[in-house]
Amino acid sequence: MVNAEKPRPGSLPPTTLTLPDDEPTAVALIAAAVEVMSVHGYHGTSVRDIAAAAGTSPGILYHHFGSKQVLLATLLDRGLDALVAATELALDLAGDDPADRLRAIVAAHVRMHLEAQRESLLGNSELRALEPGALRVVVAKRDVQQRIFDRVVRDGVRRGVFAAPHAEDAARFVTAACTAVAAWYRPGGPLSPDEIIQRHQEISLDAVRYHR
Amino acid sequence: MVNAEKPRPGSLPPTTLTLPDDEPTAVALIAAAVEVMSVHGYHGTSVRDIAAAAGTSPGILYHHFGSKQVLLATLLDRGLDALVAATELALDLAGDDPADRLRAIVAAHVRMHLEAQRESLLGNSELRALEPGALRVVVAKRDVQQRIFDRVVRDGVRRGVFAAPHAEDAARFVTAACTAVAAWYRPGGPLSPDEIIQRHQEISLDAVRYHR
DNA sequence: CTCTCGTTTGAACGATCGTTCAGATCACTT
DNA sequence: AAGTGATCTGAACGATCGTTCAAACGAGAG
Repeated sequence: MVNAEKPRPGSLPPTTLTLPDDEPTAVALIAAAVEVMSVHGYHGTSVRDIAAAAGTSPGILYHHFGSKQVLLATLLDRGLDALVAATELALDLAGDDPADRLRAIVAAHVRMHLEAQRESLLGNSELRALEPGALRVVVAKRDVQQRIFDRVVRDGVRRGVFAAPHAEDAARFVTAACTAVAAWYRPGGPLSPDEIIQRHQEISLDAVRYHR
Repeated sequence: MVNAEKPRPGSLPPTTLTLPDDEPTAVALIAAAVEVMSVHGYHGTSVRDIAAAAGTSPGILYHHFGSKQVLLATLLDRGLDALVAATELALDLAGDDPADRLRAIVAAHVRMHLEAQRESLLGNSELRALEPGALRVVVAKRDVQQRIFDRVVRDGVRRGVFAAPHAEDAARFVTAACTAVAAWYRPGGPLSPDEIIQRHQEISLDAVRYHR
């Protein structure tokens, strides 16, 4: 059973929905939920659909998660954790050059949206199905991701490497376009994931007025 | 009652779902459906919710439309017709200069997504709720809109005004970012619609490497 | 083997879903 | 006034929804 409220020292608000990896059925349920919910949406997918896709019975969902709602919240929360972690790791590995730093986070962001395409689609269309408490947590993490882009673009502008007159707007423009790859990418299309990443890096640098 | 299949001379496939404007109840149902479906999604909204928001009874939906499904299809189809029409009109009014032409279609696209925000959100998240036939029609019209952007960017590149190395990718990058305004815009925010449009015009020109 | 406890099943519950339809109501012609 | 066809209502239908729960299962401890 997943902790909806992870106990923490002090009185900090909950920041994650934990899920031990040694619960194979819970993992299978999450994978199945991603599969079917990304096609039909949260309300368009029944608990029986999820259980059938996972090869189990409907009732078991209420043993591992408290409800269908908590399953969705857990799913989205973990997905955003992974996205933010990958982006921060890419930033750590990048050097000082603002162009390299923007290339790094664009690559991480786009790659995640290509590799976890269904999860990304869910995250972009089913936030509205979250109850207020879970929504707050997920939106806060999405804002963290947006602020990473804001900071990288603003730093580049401050150091005179980017010439975008409105750093925040350019950053949002870029993240929106990079997020959208999850909506149009089809495996087997004319561009490989690496080519898609490379082109998004170039266009993103153009969007912030990088002088090469 | 809306024609799901509009009869046409010859054997052309249906291209629109007609709706006479002198049916106030049908119009009210569509407006109500946009209102509630954009918040809770297609499957998260019941026919009773729509009827209540329109101030009528549930059964009347089946008199004006054949089903909840046809109501959604009509709604999305008309919305995309309006988007494409506005974009083509803007292009007709623009002059020859590729930069002016890109500014024109960006303005039309962004303005529509700001003014018809809820309709746009529905169109971007509930295509999956459409049955195959209606989906084909709507996706075809969305492709028309995308091709307008492709053509304007490619023309600019061909005439040496834009220097984007990959016109199609830049065009998709731009449309994705401009479509996303419907997802983050909040009336009363720091930027007015006109300011948002202006900044998207500038960043879009940067993204296609316009040399000013 | 027996006991235990976490895991899993599938039937069952009340609520709500999309849809239907017989009848009421309305605007307008004859 | 009487009739007519379009519009509208609200109860009702069977299906399916999220959720619960008693019972069965399975692996490890004594």
